[in-house]
Amino acid sequence: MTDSTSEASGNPFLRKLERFVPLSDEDRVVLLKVSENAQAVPARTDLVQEGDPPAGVFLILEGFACRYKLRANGARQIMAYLVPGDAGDFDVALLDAMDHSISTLSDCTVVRIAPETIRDLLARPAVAAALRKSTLVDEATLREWLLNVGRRTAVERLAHLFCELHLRLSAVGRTDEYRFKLPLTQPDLADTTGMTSVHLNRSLMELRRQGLIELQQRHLTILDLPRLRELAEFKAGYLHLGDQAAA
Amino acid sequence: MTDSTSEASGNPFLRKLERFVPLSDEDRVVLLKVSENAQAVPARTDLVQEGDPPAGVFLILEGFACRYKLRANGARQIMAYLVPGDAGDFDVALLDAMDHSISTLSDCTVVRIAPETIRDLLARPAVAAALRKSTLVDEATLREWLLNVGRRTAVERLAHLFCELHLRLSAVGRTDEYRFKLPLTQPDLADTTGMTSVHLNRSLMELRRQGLIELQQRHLTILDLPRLRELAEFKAGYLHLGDQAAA
DNA sequence: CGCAGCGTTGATTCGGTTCAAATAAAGTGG
DNA sequence: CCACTTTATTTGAACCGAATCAACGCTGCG
Repeated sequence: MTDSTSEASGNPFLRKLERFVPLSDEDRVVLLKVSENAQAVPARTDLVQEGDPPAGVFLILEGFACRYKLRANGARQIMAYLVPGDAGDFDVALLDAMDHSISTLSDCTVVRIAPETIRDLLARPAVAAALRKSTLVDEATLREWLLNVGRRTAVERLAHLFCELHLRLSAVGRTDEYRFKLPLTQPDLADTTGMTSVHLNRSLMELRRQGLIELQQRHLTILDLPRLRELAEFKAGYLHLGDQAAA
Repeated sequence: MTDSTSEASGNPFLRKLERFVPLSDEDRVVLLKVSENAQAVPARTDLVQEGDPPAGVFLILEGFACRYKLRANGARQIMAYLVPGDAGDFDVALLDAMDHSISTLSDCTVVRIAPETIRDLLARPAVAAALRKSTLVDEATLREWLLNVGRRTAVERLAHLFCELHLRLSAVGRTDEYRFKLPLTQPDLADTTGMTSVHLNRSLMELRRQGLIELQQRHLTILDLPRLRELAEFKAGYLHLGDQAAA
């Protein structure tokens, strides 16, 4: 068995929850155990489909997944990213049917958490509190995305999204300073920010032209974080990561 | 004391929660009691401001309130409506600071629910389940709004919003068939749907021209619900009101 | 009464979409 | 491993939905 401390610090789920609420050693053990039955899922695979009855919940350990909806005309709106440490809502069993789909965007490592396991986790007060806080942050993020799409220009939206991802991925140890893996296509980014992929491409070009970012080989490098944040009018409060997040 | 049955059926909070989860008589009594210290609040008054530490939660008994954020340039995005029966999130005390503001849009009757009362309510399993389900529906609604702003045209957005409000207000007995009070200004609607008030006005005109709605004296009448829903591509599932909602 | 905000309309501008095409990259099957 | 197919990236040109700027009447209210 590997050293449990290093195992713990590499586990994005534990890392995320621990940031929200202090956990006991026992809580940690239980949470680590959840990640044991991980499975690989290729990119562009639905984990959950709109209309399905909820059955457990998916936790992402590696890669990017998303919540999305499709219109009859084929238009897609991505409504959330699930990055390592993120999971579906643990109370989802209260509903009769899923109102949206969840799909991988890149190759992913995921765990399906069974309803019994969910009950066990929610029986632990600290874990339950951390999961509820996590739900509140998901909702706050959704609100920020609505502001993004409703009241920011295309370039600002993209800049804001990159600032958010940089922080979220940092929080789970998935960044190398200002650089991180961004395994998304331009159509994916376009469906996230509510534009066409053509216009997304031009907005991306504009950020590059301004010397704010670099994006190649599915890796994003933020070249000037302060200016990128200023452009996006990015305020990190909604992620509720604490003060260290501002840095 | 008035007949408690008629009192109960007129209470939008009880009515909403009861639709989600069956409640015991005792649950009902406790929930009704919450609405006792109602207060009148004039239109355009902040109930909660971004940055505030959370202190209890507001429940709307009458009128329209909203969650919103402002940009530095003054642009406002409304991210949710709170209609009778709606309240802030009951777990909000887990956060250190509010990440958005809540304001009345019309004159309202509201109750501030104190943290102790929240604890009492959450101690009742059925009530707690209903409140959590309500949170899930709020989140689903937010996703639908994001789809609305990201992937629908101006006229479709407006149509969709009206379809949603019609159902939500019906669910708490605030409609008269196809007619209901809509005490919002055009700038309010514009800040909801991510457009300017000028363009909102023209979109409204278009819906009127097509004979789909009538809006005057702060009352909306839906003249042709099937066609309005078709135009908006409205599917009620995300509100999780059950099958009767389709009707 | 006078002012501020709302509702409406017109003219103009602009951000973003659409259509199109060419290249590059990433699967897929033999 | 290559040929084939599909999908992503990039660029150009034309077009359109929505924003902007402006003006005017109206309503509500201090």
